[in-house]
Order: sequence, then C-alpha cells, then structure tokens
Amino acid sequence: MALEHAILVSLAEKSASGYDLARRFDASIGHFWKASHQQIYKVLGRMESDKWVEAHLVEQSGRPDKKVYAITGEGRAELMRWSSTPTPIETYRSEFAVKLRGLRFGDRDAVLSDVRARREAHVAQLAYYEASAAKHYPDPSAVGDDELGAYLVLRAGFMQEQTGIAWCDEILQAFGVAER
Amino acid sequence: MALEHAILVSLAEKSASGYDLARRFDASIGHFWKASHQQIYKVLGRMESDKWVEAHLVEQSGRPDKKVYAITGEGRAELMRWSSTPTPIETYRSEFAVKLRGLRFGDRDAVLSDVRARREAHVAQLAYYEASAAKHYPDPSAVGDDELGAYLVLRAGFMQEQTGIAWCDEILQAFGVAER
DNA sequence: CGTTGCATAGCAACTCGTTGCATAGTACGG
DNA sequence: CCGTACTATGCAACGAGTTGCTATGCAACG
Repeated sequence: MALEHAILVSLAEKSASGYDLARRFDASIGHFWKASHQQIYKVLGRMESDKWVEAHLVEQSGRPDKKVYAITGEGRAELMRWSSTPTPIETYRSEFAVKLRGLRFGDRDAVLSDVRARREAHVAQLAYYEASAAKHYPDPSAVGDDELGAYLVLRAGFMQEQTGIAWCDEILQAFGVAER
Repeated sequence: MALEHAILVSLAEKSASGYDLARRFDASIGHFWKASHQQIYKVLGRMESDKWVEAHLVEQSGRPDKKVYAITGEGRAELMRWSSTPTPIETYRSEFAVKLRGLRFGDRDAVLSDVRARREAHVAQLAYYEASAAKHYPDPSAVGDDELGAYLVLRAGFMQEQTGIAWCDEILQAFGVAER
C-alpha cells in the first residue's frame, strides 16, 4: 500500500520517468523502500488511471522516448490524506534472525560467514550514509524545514547500520571470534 | 520462503499444533517473523506433503481435537541445508520513513502523533525484552550453547528498540518538541 | 439465557511483490 | 561487425501474505 505513496513523494520532489524512479529507488528513497522497475511501471499505470499523476511523452534524440510523470493536485491531496492517517507499526521481519534462533539445528560456520557478510554490508552502507550526510547536511544544526524529513530519514539509516554492526560484533564475540 | 523455516525451527524446539504455533508466532518467534494462523495452516499443509513434518491427531476432552505436528528427519535435513546457504540481506522497508521523507508535503501534526505512538510502542517492547532477558538469561555470561541463538536474537530486539527510541527522540527534538 | 471469548481448523479472494521474458534503439570496445 | 551495456517500457506467471468468512464446542460473564 505504500509504494504508491513512496512514488508520490518522489514525484512531488521532482517529476520523473519510470526509469528515473527505478534508479531513485535504487539510490536514496530505496534505502527504506525497495521496488523493482516492473512494479514501478505497473503502479504508475494504476496511479495514472487514478489521476494521481499525469504523464507526457518526451522525445529524445539518441535515446528511446520517455514518459515523464508529474504529480497532480489530486495526487498531492492523496499524499496529505495519507500523511494524516496513523502509520501502522511495521513488523520487523528477519530471515537471518530466524536462522540464528535455530542455530543449534543448523550450520554454525555458515551462520558465521553470514554474520561477517552482513557486518561488511552494514559498514559499507554506514559509510554511504556518512558521505551522504557530509555532502548534503554539513551542518546538522542548520538543516532547513524543507530538508528536515529527508535528513531525519538519513539519520535513521545511519543509526540502524550502527546497531547492525554492534549486533554483528556481539554475535562474533559470543562465537568466540572477536572482530579485530 | 522463510515461514517454512521459521516453523521448522519452532517445531524442532517442540512439537505443536497449528494453533500453538500461531500463538508462538504472536509471542517469541513472532517478534522477528510474524504470521497469521491462516497462513500457518496453509504452510503446514504444504510442509506435510513435502514430508518435512508429520501430524498425528490428538483427541481432547472439553476442547476440539488438534493435529500435533512434529518435525521429521527430512525436515531436520532441510533445516540444515537452509542454514548452510547464505542469507540474503533483508531490505529494510518502512512506511513511516517514507512518510517522514515526504514531511513537507504532509501533515506535520499527524506525523508527530505517529512518532509519539511509535516511541511508546518501542518502550513497551523494550520492557518486554528486558523482562524476558532477566527471566531467561539472568547471567548473560553463562548462556549455554543451546540457548545462544535465542539469546542473540533477543539482544537484537533489545538493541533495535533502543535505536528506535533514540530515533524518535531525535525527531521530537528536531520538531522542537523534546520528550520529557 | 444471550454474549463474549477461547480453542481449534480451515477456505476463498484478493493484493503486493518477484522472476522471467520481450522489445527496441544507441553507444562503445575489440 | 559482433557482443555487451545502457536507456526505456512493459507483460505474464507465480508466490507470499492479508482480509474476511465459516465451523464447532465449551466456559465464563452478566
């Protein structure tokens, strides 16, 4: 139910083609809401029927034509309506946690490799967030009203990666394989 | 793909009926993998055809009969096989983060209520984990091998709730509405 | 005596998301 | 010139999960 709204937010910031959106979902917005291009095209179609967005064709030279979508007044109204309804608390769902929980019925070494891989992924993602923060918000105390939402979301990502790393370290320690 | 395995882990710990499993998924295991009873029954049926579990009917007095499921050798083998394949990194997906990101197109007060509600939920969940830890693992340094997985998962829950609270507090502060 | 709640098991319809595939033009390296 | 990669859009089939409904029997509440 929220991909529509993630797209609306993205289009409210800046009009874009399906392809552009797919790339945004690979980059910034996608850090907390993933979507494949197939699904984005599908949902864009529905949103166009619902009049939340409208498309106009842009002819390009040297490239395929594209359909650039822009949010409509109705789309903005929907965004506001959605924003003012309470958000259900999302359920944390982790296959890895299940695996860890079943550790005694499983393969300790494989889980260990998993932990190491996850730790690396967390470290990389943390670095990404750090760079992003340094670039866009060099002075956190001077974040403007317009950027506040995006900034706070970035902070969440940052904190979550830190927590992820700390958890991995705790697991490694418990396994008697301390990180260096 | 992982509900099967969550059920296998649960049944490896202790045989149970669909109803029992549903309650477990409301309690311990469900903190990191939710499932409704409808889905559990459906998957149990498939797992029985796959010979990962086997059921025998238990007649009860004063209550409806129940089908108690036990994990089979094949089920245990599958659990081991699954455990030794790498776990894909799960994508963090948060409707609330999307909403926050789109704050400037939305309703600030509604988001604020959301934050407060989320904070309360995190505090409650943290208290639950804390109580659970105090009860089951009074001495963290003495956690046995059999309990290690469950303990580490509990730790993850604990740390995540802490992070969640810290994030909420940061949002409240940024909104100029500090928590007391 | 009626209602609510718990224990127990399921089906049907639907939505959301993934996987795999198709198509088409351009650019670039070898 | 051939293969690969990028820009750009989409369909079809499937799988996972949710919502809503059905059914039965007992216990407890009011």
